[in-house]
Amino acid sequence: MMHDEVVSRLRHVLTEGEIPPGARIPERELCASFAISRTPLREALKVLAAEGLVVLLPNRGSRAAKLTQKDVSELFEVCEALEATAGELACPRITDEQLREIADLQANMVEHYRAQDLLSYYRCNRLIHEAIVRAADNAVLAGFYESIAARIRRARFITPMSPEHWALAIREHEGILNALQRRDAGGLAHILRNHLRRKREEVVRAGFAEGE
Amino acid sequence: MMHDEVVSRLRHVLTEGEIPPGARIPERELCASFAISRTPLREALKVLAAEGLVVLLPNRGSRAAKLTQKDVSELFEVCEALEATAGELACPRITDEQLREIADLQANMVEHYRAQDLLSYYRCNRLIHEAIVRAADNAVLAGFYESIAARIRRARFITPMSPEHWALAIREHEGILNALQRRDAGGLAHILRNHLRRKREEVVRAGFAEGE
DNA sequence: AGAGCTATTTTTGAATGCAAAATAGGTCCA
DNA sequence: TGGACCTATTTTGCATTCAAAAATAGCTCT
Repeated sequence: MMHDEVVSRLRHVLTEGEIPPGARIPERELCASFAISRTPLREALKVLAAEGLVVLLPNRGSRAAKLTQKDVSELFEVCEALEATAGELACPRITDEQLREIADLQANMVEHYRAQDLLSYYRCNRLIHEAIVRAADNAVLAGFYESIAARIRRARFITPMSPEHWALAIREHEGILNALQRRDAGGLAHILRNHLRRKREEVVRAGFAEGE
Repeated sequence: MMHDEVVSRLRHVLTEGEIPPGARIPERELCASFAISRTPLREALKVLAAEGLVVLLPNRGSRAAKLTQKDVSELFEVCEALEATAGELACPRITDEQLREIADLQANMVEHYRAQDLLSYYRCNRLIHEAIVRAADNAVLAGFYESIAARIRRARFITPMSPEHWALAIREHEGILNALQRRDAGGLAHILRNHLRRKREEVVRAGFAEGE
């Protein structure tokens, strides 16, 4: 198995659930489940520790990182900056193909909203944000975004939304698509910033934090 | 030796010179010079590869990463966003102590400018930018900034400056300090963005790129 | 019975060993 | 002479092993 594959499989295990934040990372079991020895697994652990997904306790193993309130704030602050920048850069660079893709996702997302299907809604939502970042055509930005997104995914996509917030989010997304279509970089950055700021406030207000 | 220490020593070797971009990383020699075995060194290599400082060629070893023109553009684009964000966040958060520190660094920097001592100038310059990021009090932002700064350092602080650019940079830095003192977040973000954009144009124009 | 101490097991971090891949070197033939 | 092919050496990636640290269990003594 390729090194990067171990990293992404481990990242998946940590972000999409099977090991909750704060839990001990069972080196032994993971080695068995990935059918590799401890050496490559430990290499992946160090990489994810550098990313902030794992905390290494010297001589006492590694645990899935927990997000504190401060972590959530910091991650959202940076995420805001990155998404706004992505929007600005995407406006002059986005292709018609990519624009169509986002419009389709948006239509889909509205369908899911009508059906009150939160999970599918979030999936579309996430794909739209990722598509905008991709359209910015900046690999460094995309890498940072991916890293941040992995860490706040839980907080971002698990915090429940009030009906009003949901309706507002939908309107904001219409504004996002509109600004992209008009290639209004400044406007898009502004909307994205507000969109994320609102989400942060919502998450912080919900008191989302995984402990100390 | 601690794991993090190996990573930062290796990062130092890669950024402050002894292994030029594109060069093969001599695993053996580094093991000897750090007095460790290959296992911890390879862990550090993977971490730095994830950061973009090292490229791993499967079955063919690792090399110090080279910056292409595209890399330089991307790094500056993100650096711009991060520094502007740092400035915005720093305005309401910076302490008087930190403000004094930056004012001192600024005075120092102007001295070095007067003496036309480029190296000392760059050192102060770097310390000022780092101090602003620190004042933003956001560890995630600081981590990303450090990672970008490490990759771009050569391009940023080695590209020669024309007398006009240097004079302009000094004026811009006066504006930066002024905006900080007035706690003018929007103004500071604006100045920082322009400051970095100018630097990027300068570096790109100088054709700084380390190859493919 | 329970607190505290020691012995044993388990776990961690790093060195070593090993098989596979890549590289270098040399030989043979056109 | 030049180039294709084959072998020897080095290098790489990973599994294994080993020593030290931590956790656990089993004592002793009050």
